[in-house]
Amino acid sequence: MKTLIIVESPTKAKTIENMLGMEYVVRPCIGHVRDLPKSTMGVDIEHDFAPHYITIRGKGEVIKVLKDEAKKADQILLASDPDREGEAIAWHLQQYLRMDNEQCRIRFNEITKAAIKKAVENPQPIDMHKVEAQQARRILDRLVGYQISPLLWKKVKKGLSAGRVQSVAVRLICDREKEINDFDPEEYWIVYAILQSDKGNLVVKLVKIDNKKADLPNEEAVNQLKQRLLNQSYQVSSVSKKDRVRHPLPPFTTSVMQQEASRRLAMRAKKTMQTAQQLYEGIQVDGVVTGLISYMRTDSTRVSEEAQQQARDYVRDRYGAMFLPAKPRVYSSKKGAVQDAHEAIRPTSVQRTPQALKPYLSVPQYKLYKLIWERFVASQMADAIYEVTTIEVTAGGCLFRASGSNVKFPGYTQVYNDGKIEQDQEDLSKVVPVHEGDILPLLSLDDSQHFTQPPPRFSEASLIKTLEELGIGRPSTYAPIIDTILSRFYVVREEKLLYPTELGFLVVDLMKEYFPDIINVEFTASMENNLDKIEEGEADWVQVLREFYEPFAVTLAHAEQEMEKVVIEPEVSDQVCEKCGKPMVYRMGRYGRFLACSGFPDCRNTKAIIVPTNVKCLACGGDIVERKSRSGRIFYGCVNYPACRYVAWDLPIEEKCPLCGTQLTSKTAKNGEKVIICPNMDCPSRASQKSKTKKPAKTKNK
DNA sequence: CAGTGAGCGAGCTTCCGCTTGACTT
Repeated sequence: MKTLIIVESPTKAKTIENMLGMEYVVRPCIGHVRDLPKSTMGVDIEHDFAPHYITIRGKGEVIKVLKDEAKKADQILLASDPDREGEAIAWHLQQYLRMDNEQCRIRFNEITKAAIKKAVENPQPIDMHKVEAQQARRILDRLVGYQISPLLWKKVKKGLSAGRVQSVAVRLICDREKEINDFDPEEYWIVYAILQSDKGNLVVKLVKIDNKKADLPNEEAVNQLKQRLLNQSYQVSSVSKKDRVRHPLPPFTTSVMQQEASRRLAMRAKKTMQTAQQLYEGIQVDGVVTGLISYMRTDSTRVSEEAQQQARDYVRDRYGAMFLPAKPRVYSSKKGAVQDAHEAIRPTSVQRTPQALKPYLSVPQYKLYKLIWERFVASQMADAIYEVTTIEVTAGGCLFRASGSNVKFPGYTQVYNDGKIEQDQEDLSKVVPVHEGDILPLLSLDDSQHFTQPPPRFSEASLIKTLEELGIGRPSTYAPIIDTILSRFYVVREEKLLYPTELGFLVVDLMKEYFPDIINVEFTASMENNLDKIEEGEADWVQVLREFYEPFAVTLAHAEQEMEKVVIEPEVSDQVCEKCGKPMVYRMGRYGRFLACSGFPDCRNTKAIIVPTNVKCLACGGDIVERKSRSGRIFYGCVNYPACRYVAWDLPIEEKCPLCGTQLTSKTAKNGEKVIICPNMDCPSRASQKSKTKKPAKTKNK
């Protein structure tokens, strides 16, 4: 008797195969195996939205393996993830492999021997309601994306796209930009009183004037107030101490991991996911490949009891019982959108400390692993307790206040510092020991002018956070969404922030006018509502699609009719075509902006955009210019290329390397310091750098 | 991971979500 079990991920397949006996073969399907075709709509709208599925191009080898193993097996069990997409994957496999066993579906939420054995012994039928919900979602996205996009090609510009998720993402960025532009900064002033005490100066902030919230809109108001406050007596009206408890944060979901990796490690979402994938697939540790973290695409903070116990044991052994809460912490997911197929992101063994693994990991792997490990261990630790001291001082009908907190018990912060600790310590220094009733001499009144700030622009991380809160997108798509809106040039990234382009504004405005429902942030939530009903068997998937599509078809026809063709006038550059003398204009190509002759198609002259730098090439005296490599990375070269072949990754400075004579470059290190580097890879200064950083890491390996 | 670098481009595009490699675009 031989049983074939199909799971989604190859890593998972290996793990499970090792847990089961010889009579089981476990193979991966690597995600979906069938989908709507790429080149056509693939939905028969006239006939109840019947989908036309084909096997996904490029999946041939995977599918062949599954087919062969299926032939050899006496029983096939489908163990794709226990969520909506997973159910659909199971159904497609069942269809494709022409399986005849009704009870073919097994589900488990954690990869432990017990959970898998139990599931294997209890196969169930495929949940067709779930499959239908997925199908409705898939078809809706196809109808929207594949009908609005071509409209944009016709009316605006070829190659554009629109969709339920990406269009809302761009909208958020455009709306925020508008908010920033329309923002009216309001002036306000802050007043501090510096008081003398025998234990040092006490700085208190003005909070109330005549029992009302202090509101000082201009300098005049401040000066008036200062007149009133100068010759008053400053009396400490209260000193209170209160304990404040801070709970640890739950272990990582995908989106929170991306946010934290961005904030603390300056890692982009894509890089974070690549690195997490490496940790998940496994690293060679003493000749054995070991998966170091649980699955990295999850929306759940759930943790298996086994892992929870491990963490508790570790905390007790390593930090003592004081640091262990009486009961294990359970993190429940409040939001309805959570599909909970996977656990939270956590180390596969807390015994593998970041320090112990350091010799086996690359720098980003180590940093990310450390973040995941610490977040998880801390999530099972005791609360931190702070003592908050608040001092209130009254003078001339005004109330001043200073407060600071002191760590009484570090609890989980011993392991995971959530970034608020330093702030607390700083605040504490302001609080000097004084007593209620003390009258303190006034040293000075300080004031400072401030303006209210507009909301910040979105970063990758904050956009992902917002999308997740709105229930838009899934763990597997957060990072790719950013790529999509960047590659359409709807937005650009500068430093860490996302700025809308004119094209982004244009498309969002058109969408708002002609497809207000689709580009509404609530659209996905209402769709999810309907999908839930389909899953519960309370709604029919065809009916749900019909109710969506009938009005949508009208909207679409109206847009086809009414939308004006947008003529995008290309931006004229200050350069002149050397072939025909006409001005050059900026155009957008497959790989970004470039300069083209405005005489196109009569003159087909094009050239790359060259950004000047103000630095001279020391080899030939030409200007150093900024260019982009094929992969999009910025580098610096001499304008006289190819005659002069000087190139560097970092901005050159006008100084030569004392060792090899190559023009040096300057780079800002992570700590903000400027570092001078010789771009010549063969320069001895490079070799000494390498031996300093590389070799010790390797010798640690023994 | 570490090495990586100057084209092309202006007609056949596009959705979302599941999963890894491929070096095709």
